[in-house]
Amino acid sequence: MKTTISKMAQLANVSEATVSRAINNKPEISKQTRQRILTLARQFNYQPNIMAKSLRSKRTHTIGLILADIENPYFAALTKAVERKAISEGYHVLLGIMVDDLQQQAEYVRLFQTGRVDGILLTSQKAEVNCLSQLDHMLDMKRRNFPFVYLGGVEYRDVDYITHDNELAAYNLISHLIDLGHRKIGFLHTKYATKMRELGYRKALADHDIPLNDELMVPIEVGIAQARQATEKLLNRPDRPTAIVGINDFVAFGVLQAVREFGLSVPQDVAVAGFDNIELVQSLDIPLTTVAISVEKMADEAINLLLKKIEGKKTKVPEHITIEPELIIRQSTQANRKKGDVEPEI
Amino acid sequence: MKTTISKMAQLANVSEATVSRAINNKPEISKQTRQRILTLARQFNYQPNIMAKSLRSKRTHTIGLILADIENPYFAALTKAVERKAISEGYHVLLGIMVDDLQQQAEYVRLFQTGRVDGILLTSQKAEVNCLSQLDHMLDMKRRNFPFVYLGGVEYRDVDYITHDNELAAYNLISHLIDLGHRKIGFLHTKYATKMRELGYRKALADHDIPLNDELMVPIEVGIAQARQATEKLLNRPDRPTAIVGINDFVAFGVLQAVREFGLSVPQDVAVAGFDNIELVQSLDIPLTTVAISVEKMADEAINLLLKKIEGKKTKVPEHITIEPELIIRQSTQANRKKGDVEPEI
DNA sequence: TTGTATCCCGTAACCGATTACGTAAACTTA
DNA sequence: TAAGTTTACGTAATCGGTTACGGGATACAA
Repeated sequence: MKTTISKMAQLANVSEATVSRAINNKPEISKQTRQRILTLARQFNYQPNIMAKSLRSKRTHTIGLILADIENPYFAALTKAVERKAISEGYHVLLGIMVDDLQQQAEYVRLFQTGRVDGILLTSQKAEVNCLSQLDHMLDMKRRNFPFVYLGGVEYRDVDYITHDNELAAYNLISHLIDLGHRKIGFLHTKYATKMRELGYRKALADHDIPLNDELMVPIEVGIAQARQATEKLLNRPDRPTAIVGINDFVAFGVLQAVREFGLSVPQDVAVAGFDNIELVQSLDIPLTTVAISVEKMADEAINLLLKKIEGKKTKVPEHITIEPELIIRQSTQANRKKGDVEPEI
Repeated sequence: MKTTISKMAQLANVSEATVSRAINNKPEISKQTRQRILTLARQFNYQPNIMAKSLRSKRTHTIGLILADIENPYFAALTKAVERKAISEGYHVLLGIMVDDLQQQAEYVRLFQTGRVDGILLTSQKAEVNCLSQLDHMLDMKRRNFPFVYLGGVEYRDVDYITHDNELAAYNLISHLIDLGHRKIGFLHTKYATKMRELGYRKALADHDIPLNDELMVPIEVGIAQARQATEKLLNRPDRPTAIVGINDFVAFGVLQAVREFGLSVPQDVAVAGFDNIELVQSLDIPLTTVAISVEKMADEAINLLLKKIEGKKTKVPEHITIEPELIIRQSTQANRKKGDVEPEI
């Protein structure tokens, strides 16, 4: 038989209210009584029933995390960071993983709103394909005043979101390559998402007076195999690029492989870089240059903002927080001079 | 104002009990009344409060998933499979991610048992380092009759678990290599975990009358860099192995890199293989031979068993379910004959 | 001495559902 | 037609907590 508050009350010879006060650190109780009750609680392993607690107090101390794709290491890392931060704030994480489409996202939003969670963290990836539908759920939550924060690459003016400066990230990365002397820079990107990274690419070229060559910007499906294929095509061009950037580290990894299969060396013949700084690319024989965005910072900001909304301190205007990107230069763009590698030709 | 059951009762001009009967498909209600209530429910977007429901019925329809390391792609895939299966059975997944030690696992077990979840799925990895402590939590849950299932590589006789036949997996993989003519097979493994794979390695050699060479079994920390280092040492031996197996695909990936850095080719000079069949290794320029264990099957079996226990149909004796491994032969051990590659010397 | 503020605690309503039990009406059966 | 059964629904208890409210005891000020 589980120890309930009424049994505790009996044991301590006080009312249930007093037990509640002792457990929850309320001030209206004497030191001695609290100590006595806490000791008994430990002794009888009393754990207040969360459901009863939530029912009355209307707080579940749980947040919902809706993910697009947990098998993407970036999201896995984000999930971990979110869970850590949540626990440290006394919250739990209820998981929702979308597999196919946005229909599911709507379903999760509905399921989570039945008193199961205090707020929702929405992560998106494929969503941009059909952003109106996604925006719908969010506006719906906004209408019923349900706390949520969007974590994503696309900025929706009307809702609170945390994002990283994708444009600046790309700008910095491309500028780095230009500084190294590259003029023909391939860019494997996705058609719908990550528009901001594309903007950064364009802006960096423009700022350095390099004419844009549309054919170096190749839209692909995200994937190592697709990246390899696209890279091969790029390398077969007469004006072969001297640098190729993937829209994320996986794509960049595919590029890296393809370049070497082609018989060229990295970074001497072709520099390679990506985005996200997933663990894998640090451990490659040629570590990848990439742009990191701290998932810890994102998780921190996201949960801070969400808790602020949950606790009712919601700002009138949607809050938009941007995490600064961090360019991480590794061997795949800049050969290690100690080993006496050749400087990239200018 | 949210629609509650009492408001619904008012609207439909019936008692709350009748509303409950309509919503939950109970038989003691006439067809017409049910229809009328369901229509109203849709109209007023009535969503029963989960907390109230759980408080009374003592079922949260949530399971807790305690993970060792979500950044490992294998566990990410497992998490996804578990979530999918849970949703399809009408359950949600509450996430717990351990970072450091088993202290946290105990903490999660405690937190989750306060009426938050109906049962727990325990996944483990580093646990084997200190299995007694982990076993402690499990025996504790067993004592208080709390439903849980262990998903892991180590078999604990006393608790229900789902595992894959690690010994057979290794046995099949090593046998495959032996069949290809390999006699000197390196094995990069971890000191504590995956004893079963080590057993499979030994057994396969013994069954083929190949003497065991201790020096080919190298204990390492799991990681790409560590794998590269260990591989280099193996390749520098006078009796260089003709095949090297990593304890998981990440390690195998490190091996693959190191072998090629060393100037040898895969699989002609050195065959390489791993375990887990993570997505990455399928997309390499030289796809890796590996042993897959279906995370979907694991998730299915685990949740089926867990739900059986939750629903009280618990078997007297601990149930042990083993998922069969599947050897996936790819180019890293067997060169594609179409391309006219050389057969490995026998 | 009396009034009042403070401290500590108990009483009971309440959160929103489920469910055991009771019962009137309709329907069977002898 | 009387008695028993079934059907459909209402009443009220209940799950295990939180919290608004009230009141007794003590301390302190007037």
